Amino acid sequence: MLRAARKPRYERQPPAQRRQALIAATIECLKRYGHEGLSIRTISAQAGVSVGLINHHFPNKDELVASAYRHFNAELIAGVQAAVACAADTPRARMRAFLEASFAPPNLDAEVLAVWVVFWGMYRHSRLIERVRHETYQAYLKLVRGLLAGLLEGQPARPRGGRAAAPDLRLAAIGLTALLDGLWLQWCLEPGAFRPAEAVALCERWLDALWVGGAGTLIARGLP
Amino acid sequence: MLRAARKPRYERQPPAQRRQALIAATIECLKRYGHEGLSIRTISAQAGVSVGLINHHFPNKDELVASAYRHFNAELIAGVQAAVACAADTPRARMRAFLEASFAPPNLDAEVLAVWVVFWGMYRHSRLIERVRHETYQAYLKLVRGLLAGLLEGQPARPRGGRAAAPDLRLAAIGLTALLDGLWLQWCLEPGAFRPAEAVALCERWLDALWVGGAGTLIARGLP
DNA sequence: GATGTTTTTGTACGATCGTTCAATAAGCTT
DNA sequence: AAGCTTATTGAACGATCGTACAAAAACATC
Repeated sequence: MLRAARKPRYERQPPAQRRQALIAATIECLKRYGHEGLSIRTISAQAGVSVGLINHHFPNKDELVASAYRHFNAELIAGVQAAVACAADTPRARMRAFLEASFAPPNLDAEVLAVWVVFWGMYRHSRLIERVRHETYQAYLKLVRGLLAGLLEGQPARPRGGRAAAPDLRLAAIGLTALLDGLWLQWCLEPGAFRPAEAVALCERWLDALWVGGAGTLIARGLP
Repeated sequence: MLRAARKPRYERQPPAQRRQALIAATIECLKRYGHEGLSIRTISAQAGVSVGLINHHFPNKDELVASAYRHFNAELIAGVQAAVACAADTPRARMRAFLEASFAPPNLDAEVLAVWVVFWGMYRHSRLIERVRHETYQAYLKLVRGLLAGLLEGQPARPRGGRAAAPDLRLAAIGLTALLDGLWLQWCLEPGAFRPAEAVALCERWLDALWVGGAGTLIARGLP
């Protein structure tokens, strides 16, 4: 028997690292194949492991997907937060950096939309996914609110136009995220319709308009 | 042999009617079960027919889904268009009717979102679905543009603020649909975050702001 | 009532799904 | 080098998927 240097058939890896690799494979499959890529066999093939391994590191498919959801969101959020941190330390510059990061890769990508769509499609039928969706949404809203709050504080009440009501932070955040998400969604579905810079400009115009009779006056006007 | 009045085991129906029933069953299944409801067996059970019948009226599943997509979109569009037609014949009133119909049932419904999400999840992997998506999107954009155009014509150039640029119709339509879709999506995912009336008000404020340094000036400002 | 057309049924097929589990082997400890 | 732990494999299971197709039956026509 030759003592040839047999190369091992596979490499054992520490659980944390393997889990991370499986999560990455899950996201990659979602990007490429959408909902159809969300199968144990497709994912394990992408990760280069056998079908049985996934259930050794995750109790079931739902938990794997939920982990992928969390990781995917965390990475995107971290990306825009890094962009914000690099910006000049004025509320305006920070907001602009946030907007520009939102309308640039890796965020602005049809493949990213494909991933989100699959996650959205699951939230009503899996309590675990719904919880993750809620958590990530709150984190996102908090980020937007923080940027908006900075803008609101920095801007003093306008001396000119009489009693210009200060914009309502809650409604302003809702409107900005809506405009942001709507533009992002629209661009991913129909990339030719407008340029990312136009989306940023639309958002900034919307922010400017906050003080010209701010969104806060909505409430005071007496809604039903 | 008794000549008892045997009731027939099933009723034959004209193809057009049966097709319609199958489409309705498809949409109902999507509302209830999301992506998992999109199976031949689930749909045929919902419609009260056998599994084989679907392939007698539709060449394959994709065609059934595409037909359901078209029907679903046509019904929603028709709903808001009817609301617009009932409004007073001023651009402002028509736009308001459109917004209010957009933020009210049957449009504003988490089940409706569930249906859309499934359709969105398929557009990248089925050319047929992608075509339907593109068609329906164009129809929607045309509707929004028509309402916006009416608003733009009616409003003369503002005499006060110097050379107030007329808003750019293309960008305005993009922004309005984005704000609309974004708010709609946000409400469906988190119904407690704000009231439909607040969404309508946010859209109207956005429209007002068009003339206070309109979106058209974006281009003139020299974007990259 | 017999005949013909075509809607409808229900079984069958091959493929794929998520999960289980006994067997295997990699790599650290002794 | 032997032993131990456990990451990893891969076959197997039952369920469900979309589609095909021959048989059945409803209904119009003669």
